[in-house]
Amino acid sequence: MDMLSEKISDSELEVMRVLWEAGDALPITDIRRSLRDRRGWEATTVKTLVQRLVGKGVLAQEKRKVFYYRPLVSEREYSDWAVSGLVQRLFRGSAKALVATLVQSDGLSDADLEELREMFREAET
Amino acid sequence: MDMLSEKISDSELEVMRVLWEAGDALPITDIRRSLRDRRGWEATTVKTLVQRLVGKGVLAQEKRKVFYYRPLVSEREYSDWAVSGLVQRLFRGSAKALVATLVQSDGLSDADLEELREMFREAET
DNA sequence: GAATTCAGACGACACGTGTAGTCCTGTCAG
DNA sequence: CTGACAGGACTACACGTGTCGTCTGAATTC
Repeated sequence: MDMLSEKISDSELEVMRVLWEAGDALPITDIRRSLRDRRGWEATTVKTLVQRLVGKGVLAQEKRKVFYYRPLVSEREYSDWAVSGLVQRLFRGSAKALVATLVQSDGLSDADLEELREMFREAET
Repeated sequence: MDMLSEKISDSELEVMRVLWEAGDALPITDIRRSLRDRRGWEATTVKTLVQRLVGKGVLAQEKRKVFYYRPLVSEREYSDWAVSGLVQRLFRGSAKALVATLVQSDGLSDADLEELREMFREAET
């Protein structure tokens, strides 16, 4: 299920986010409206991004009266992929090193730390 | 200390890595040798990357007989910056969500989990 | 039925990135 | 001293990305 041979760029990611949040296929109009509001993008800009995503195989185009677009990659799949890429590039494959960085660079609140401890306890198989 | 307004690209990162590992300023020859071995890059390719890094302000050029190059950004600073960027883009600012992803997507071995638990205990202020 | 609007196709253009070549010049080996 | 080799400056070029425009035809509005 690695439809992720091709990267999703930052702007393209915004488009995906709209679709992921919607949780359902959307016509271009809806995507445009969202992104006009959020980012001030022109209609054609959005269309281009959508096209590129279709080209990359991460969006499906469904033909109805107008095209509807549906993500072929879930946010979860994408995050996993992106994180593991980062781990490879920056931490030589050590996910542990990544977490260590986070813990030490106080990107985490005390509340976060507590919840994470909880999480680890549960992950205890 | 955010000299990181400009991104470091993947290839450029390889150059930084060489310098970071060396722990000291290096002449171009040494950087070239490393990267020829590791990546098979031509001398000019390496020079271009180094130039771009100097342009981005993350490498300093020190004039001796030949130029020596020294990182102006530590690996640590860069990792922190990159991780927090990822957290923003993919996890809406929640570092916790990132860790959760890692834990749940078994990118972590049991040994890793154990060490992380340890780490959290220590981080308990 | 004419005018407005919007989807869809296609094109555009500047900037970043990956990767490398050429040319000049100084230095080191004979 | 002369030739080889390496450093440094400049150039190149294709591809990805961010952003948008035009044109055409269908649909919707009056």
